[in-house]
Amino acid sequence: MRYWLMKSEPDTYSIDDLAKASEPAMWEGCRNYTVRNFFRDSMADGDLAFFHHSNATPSGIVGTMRICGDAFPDPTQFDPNSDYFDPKAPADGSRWICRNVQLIRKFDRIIPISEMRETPGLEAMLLLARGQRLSVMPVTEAEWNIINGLQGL
DNA sequence: GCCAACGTTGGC
DNA sequence: GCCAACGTTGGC
Repeated sequence: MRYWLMKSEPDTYSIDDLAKASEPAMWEGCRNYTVRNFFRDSMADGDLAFFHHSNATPSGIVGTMRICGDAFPDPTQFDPNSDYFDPKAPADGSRWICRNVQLIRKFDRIIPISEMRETPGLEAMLLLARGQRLSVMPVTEAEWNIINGLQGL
């Protein structure tokens, strides 16, 4: 069992959008090779993930999700009408991968980045590292537990 | 809206 | 396969 953090800009896709979506929902549009490799090689059915709102006021963690099923080719890479269309994507779909997710719950409140920075035990969080831009990244079990604890405060 | 930091692209 | 230029991310 692994833990993850997955970013989305709420103007594009928020946790409320996920709550309204039919499940499982596709986490589509990742166009970064490190994230592709995480999706393909490291994530597993049943892994847990934080939903993080980026480019928000404030930015922070807003809930939890479960990864459902296996990795599969991201269909938006083949859709000329999609923002995520990739004209150079090989037909076998191996270039861009996505995952299905299911909302576990929306937190009662957002956990802002500023609060995570001040929380003992979260000093090494990848999310808080300078220049860190991955939209999907691993979280340790300890970090997972600390943040779930903050949520109830 | 700024801009630092990083990822990607493509010429060579 | 180097690396400069460019594009993007995302906190602030």
